Amino acid sequence: MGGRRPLSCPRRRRPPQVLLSVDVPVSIGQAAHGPRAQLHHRRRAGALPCHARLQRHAADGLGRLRPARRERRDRQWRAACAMDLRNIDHMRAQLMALGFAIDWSRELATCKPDYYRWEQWLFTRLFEKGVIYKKMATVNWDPVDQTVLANEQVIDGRGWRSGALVEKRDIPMYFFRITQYADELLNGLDTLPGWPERVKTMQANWIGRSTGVRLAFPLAAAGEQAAPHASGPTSDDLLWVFTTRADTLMGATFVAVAAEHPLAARAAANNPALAAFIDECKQGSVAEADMATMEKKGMDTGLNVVHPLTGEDIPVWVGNYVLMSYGEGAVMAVPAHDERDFGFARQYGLPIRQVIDARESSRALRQAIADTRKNRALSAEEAEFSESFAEHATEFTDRAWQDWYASKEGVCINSGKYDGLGYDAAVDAIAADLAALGLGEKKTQFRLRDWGISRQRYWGCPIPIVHCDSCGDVPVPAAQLPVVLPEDVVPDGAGNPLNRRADFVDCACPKCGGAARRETDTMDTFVESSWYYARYACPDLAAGMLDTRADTWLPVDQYIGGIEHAILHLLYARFFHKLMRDEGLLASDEPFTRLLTQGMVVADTFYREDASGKKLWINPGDVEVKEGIAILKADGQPVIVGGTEKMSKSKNNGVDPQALIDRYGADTARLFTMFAAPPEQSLEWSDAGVEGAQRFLKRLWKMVYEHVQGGPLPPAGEGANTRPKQIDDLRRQLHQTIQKVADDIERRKQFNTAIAAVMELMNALAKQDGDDAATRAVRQEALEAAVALLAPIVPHIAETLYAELKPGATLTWPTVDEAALVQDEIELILQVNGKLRGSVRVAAAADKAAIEAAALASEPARKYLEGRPPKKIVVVPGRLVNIVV
RNA sequence: GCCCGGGUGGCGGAAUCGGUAGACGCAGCGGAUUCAAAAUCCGCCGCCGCAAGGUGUGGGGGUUCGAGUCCCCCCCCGGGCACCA
Repeated sequence: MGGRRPLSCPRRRRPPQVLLSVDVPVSIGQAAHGPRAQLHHRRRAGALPCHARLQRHAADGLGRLRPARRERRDRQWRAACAMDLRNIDHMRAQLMALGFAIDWSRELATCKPDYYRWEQWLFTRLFEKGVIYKKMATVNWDPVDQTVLANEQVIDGRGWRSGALVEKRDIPMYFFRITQYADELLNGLDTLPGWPERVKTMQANWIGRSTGVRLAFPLAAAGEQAAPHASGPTSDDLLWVFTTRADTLMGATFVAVAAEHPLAARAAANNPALAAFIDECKQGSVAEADMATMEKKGMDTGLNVVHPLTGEDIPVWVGNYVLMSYGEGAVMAVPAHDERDFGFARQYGLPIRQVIDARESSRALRQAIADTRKNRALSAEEAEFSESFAEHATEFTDRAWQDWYASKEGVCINSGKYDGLGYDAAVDAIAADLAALGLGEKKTQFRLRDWGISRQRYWGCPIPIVHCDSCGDVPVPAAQLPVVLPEDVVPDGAGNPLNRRADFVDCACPKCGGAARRETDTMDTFVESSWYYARYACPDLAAGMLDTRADTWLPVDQYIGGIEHAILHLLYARFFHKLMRDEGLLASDEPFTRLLTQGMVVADTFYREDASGKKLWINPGDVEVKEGIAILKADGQPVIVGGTEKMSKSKNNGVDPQALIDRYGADTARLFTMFAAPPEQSLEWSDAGVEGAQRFLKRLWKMVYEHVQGGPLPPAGEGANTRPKQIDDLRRQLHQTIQKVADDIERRKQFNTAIAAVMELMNALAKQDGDDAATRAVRQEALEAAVALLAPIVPHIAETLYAELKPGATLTWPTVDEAALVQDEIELILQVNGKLRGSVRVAAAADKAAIEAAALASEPARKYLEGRPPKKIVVVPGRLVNIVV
């Protein structure tokens, strides 16, 4: 777009760049309205030009535009990519109108084969290296529609369209071995000071590194178990668990396994009731949130295992709260010291054995108990539980117990030879004893699981694998890439339509040349968005994924994206960066040096109900609200007001900034959105206030023109010695403003306060109406600075006004004049007993004694002290003085 | 359920390191200008109170000379929870 000059250009090997994660919004199903940009994208974009000379534009076609949701039965998938590209066109036009300095030559669309072929190429390399592998994984299966459902499509355990009870089903899928990079992904967070703490915390918790003990419970020989393994003890006769609390092993009173655990299946073979229970557990969604909130249920398998240290028989239960995908799919249950185990044991009457003495535990625990007691009565369960351990004279509460559990304090009791040992000593001793028996070892465990990328819903990058009966799974050779996704597919709502495309499926095996079948699963669209930032370095490269330009540009200085991506997208992008590094494609370790996570934009929702009670969502742009009643502009009839929600196409509450731009211009629209709220917060969208932004720009415009009309300025420096005090005050405020705006924008990335500071400066300037030489000189200085400070936010108007103020000059960022900041007298707040009672003026250089004297002598102090002697005087330099009596 | 945020006037928000709560803007009220309106300009504007003053940052407790900010308990809202992306 050109025309904009850099504000400043520090010498660097390359200009800093900002990468804006622009999701092209979906307009499918909104044909009547045309494509509608979602406002938060523009808001995100608005934060950019202050840092950026070059911006890159992402058009993530496969990501946002997968028409797999509610619209799919109404629309053909034909030309889906063409539609993506139309949406991208609309978005591009809008971003251009807003005046961002975006380098459009780098634009790319991830739905195009020339992009995704390199993703396929990398896939084949990683597959050969073993970084990608195939295994069975559990998905949501809709038995009526015969299709895999996304978690989002499972509502209360039923398929969203068919209403059928969803089943868990195991299918083969391809996985990225992200767990191999778990340590590096975790440790790498410490090398990212430019990332928000909360995002790093979330990622660290997600990766969830924990050290503990992996140990085995041998199956008990007795009982009615089928014992199909007649050939003596094998690994099948050991039940492995992982625990971070091996010190509580002596308190394990049962073991719980997941419904999918092989042992559960073995026990169910001749136990119909158990088989039925396992079937029940296999119903419902695979989502962790559902697993964690459902009612805890279990059933005794009838099998026993032997406690590895005591030799005691303990029962094995199937628990619906045990996750097959985490750890060993089995847990040792220590009800005395684990909340879930405790609840489970109480429900089924299983024994509870305390093995940690809380009397020896921390003061924090005692404090927690006391605090709980003080603030609320103990629940019946808590009270009962604490009584059941009365013999140890210790009160337990859910909370106290949880704190203590996590803090790993206290010593072992009722644990034989381990009695009296603290956490570390007990774990060491128990791990050593288990190791001697060959039944356990210390182990580091991650919560992070490998990344399954197979999808069965057609719209995505094809997985470049050919299945051959004689050669197995064969990666497609580089020369045969890309495997192009057919776009003329008509869906019928059941399964993956690619399966029925002979022209796609049938192919020759790249190895033996025999007849083979192409993989019809496509990749998770997160894959596309995991490396697009790198492709911007060389979007035109036809001969490879990346070339040496990648290291010229990467890592990205500043990445901007929504907070909803804090974990998955950002973790996958970091992972992909390391994969590309290890392929020799680039040299850096991390993709994004600084990260700004945007809050979301929310807006009001409106709807009407049709005869069948179905809600028809109406766009806020078509609704007028008068005196609390919302009416549809088209027919003047009322509509129902829904809640305020995240902008989404399903609720049709996306706000198109185009109307705002058309009416007020791009500068006003930008100023308004930047002023509304800091970027990290979510923003409730409302047009109210946009006139204020325009009013301010008009004032600025008028002030500049009135000043310029006053004719040329007197020579610089004239009147400098005779400046009245208020002119000095104005200059001080001016330079304080320059300082603040720079800090707000560069360090705090907070634009609303930067704008407010310039507004304050303009308010002060407007009050200074003299036209003497000194006043005019300061006015010139202040207007120049104000215009330059606003240039990142309102580039068009700033450019014009600067040309008026300084014809022919290049807009330059103002510098702070330290001398102007100096004050000889300052005002301190005066408090008496911590309450505001007035203020006192002292010399800026005054020492503590002088300040105390001035404070005591002041009128308000005398009034409030009433002759009482001060007990203490607190002086905070430059701030306040507090007299305590 | 678990992890991460958040809760401040009628509204959006400010208060950056524990130091004047409510900057800046919107809305509202009063005034100037105008034949009138719009626009513009000036002033007022948390709540209670005539005032002095009191009170106030989701609720309760605590630490401190001083708490929106730190600690404990509770409530509510949002994001994420691996197939929405």
